[in-house]
Amino acid sequence: MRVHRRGREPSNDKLAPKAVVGRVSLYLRQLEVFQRQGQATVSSNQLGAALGLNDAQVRKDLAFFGQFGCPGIGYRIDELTPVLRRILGIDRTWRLALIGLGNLGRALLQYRGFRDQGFRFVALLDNDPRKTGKVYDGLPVQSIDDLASAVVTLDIRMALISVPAEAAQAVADRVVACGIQGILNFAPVALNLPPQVQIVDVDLSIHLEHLAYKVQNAHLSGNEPSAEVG
Amino acid sequence: MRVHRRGREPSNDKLAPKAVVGRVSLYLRQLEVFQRQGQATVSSNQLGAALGLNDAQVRKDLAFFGQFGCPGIGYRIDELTPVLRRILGIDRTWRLALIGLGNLGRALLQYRGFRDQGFRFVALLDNDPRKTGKVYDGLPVQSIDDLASAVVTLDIRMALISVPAEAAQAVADRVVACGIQGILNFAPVALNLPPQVQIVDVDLSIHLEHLAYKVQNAHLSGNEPSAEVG
DNA sequence: TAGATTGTTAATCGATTAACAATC
DNA sequence: TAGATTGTTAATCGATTAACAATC
Repeated sequence: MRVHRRGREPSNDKLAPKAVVGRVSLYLRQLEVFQRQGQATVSSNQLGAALGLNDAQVRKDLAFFGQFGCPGIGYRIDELTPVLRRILGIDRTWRLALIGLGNLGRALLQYRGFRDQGFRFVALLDNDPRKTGKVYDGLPVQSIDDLASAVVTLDIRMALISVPAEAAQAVADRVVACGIQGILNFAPVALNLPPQVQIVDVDLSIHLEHLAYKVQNAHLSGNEPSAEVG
Repeated sequence: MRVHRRGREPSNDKLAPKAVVGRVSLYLRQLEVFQRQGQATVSSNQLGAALGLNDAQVRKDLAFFGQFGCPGIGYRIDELTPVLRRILGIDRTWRLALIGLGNLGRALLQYRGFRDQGFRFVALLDNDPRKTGKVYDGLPVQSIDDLASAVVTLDIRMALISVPAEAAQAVADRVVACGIQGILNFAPVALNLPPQVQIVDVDLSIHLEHLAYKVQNAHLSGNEPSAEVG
């Protein structure tokens, strides 16, 4: 008599909070760890413990997107994994442009974590004439002037920007003009973009500065550094 | 009659929230932009606008650490800049170990943003025998077995970990055993550490996944992608 | 002085956690 | 059935924003 209930999506009418989406990525990764260990199901308590999170938070995060668990059992890993991939939008291949082939850019090009999640770089762009024409990972570096045609030809929807801070806004303007929908920005500058273009900033210095802050103030965190080391 | 008041530090008895510390880094960076433009003072409104933040939030963040502004005037840039640097703990040089010299590790070694903020790599470590002995940026790559002595000799307090996920926990254990106080972790895995060791995780895949989520769900964000492009 | 802007309190908003009936 | 664990409501906690007296 009961209608098939699992997988209902109660809340697909609003964007999940940033924090929730970040944790969904963590859940997905941890789920794969449990799966490799041969587990078939996982409880919110177990998943949370592995990531240092509260069990209620795990359930609430997942409940934002639908009902995926079984009371008394937990979550079936082989069911939940593809659901989370679909939620994040990584149940398919994303074709990316990489703009800026300095040290960081080339490292991003090779970064295994991107490839494993279905992200593919299909165009490399750099305005330094010493770089254009070079081939990295089988792809030629093109001038940024070629961006517009690459976007159309190669069906590119997102771009990674790893150019110096001074160049980033100008590059972003061109990216926007090409109709690219999302930017992952590694330049340490606040980019000005129209609201329809999505942006995520990754600022490496901020993270290291935060670490310096925490180390310097470790005595305030209730975690006394051991008085005697060694 | 009034006691010198500016620079009082009302709240140096608890750790600032993560979000506040992150914004302090942004303020510092933006302050330097304004300074280069020749400005002497900046208001919370101006600073916030440049970063997409509310003016009250700017004032409240700064007030967490003390009273640094002048009513009617704003904040004097040349006074506030060193204060923020001291708050973040970057008013001095930090000596770092870099563990893992793959593509990402080598990019981090060269990353200008770290150098500019007074971070210095003084030891490079990698367990791949094809890498040990090589010299990057004037520093020889050593075996991880040499970590303990390097930490003591070179006065290293923080380490960047850019090794594959599978190796990260073992590396972290050795780092902890050496008495290092903080870890910037680029491996996509939740590390298990004693509470006195500070950690900041940087997970590049999570950021790109978040961007994919936002692009896929742009229609929910109230920022309709333009119906017609071109 | 009048205008601008701070620091801070109170109000609002959002996120996390606790608790528990429903249910496998 | 008894035990485990979900989804969800209510309670708590924390962060953001509004408002304004103090003051440069």
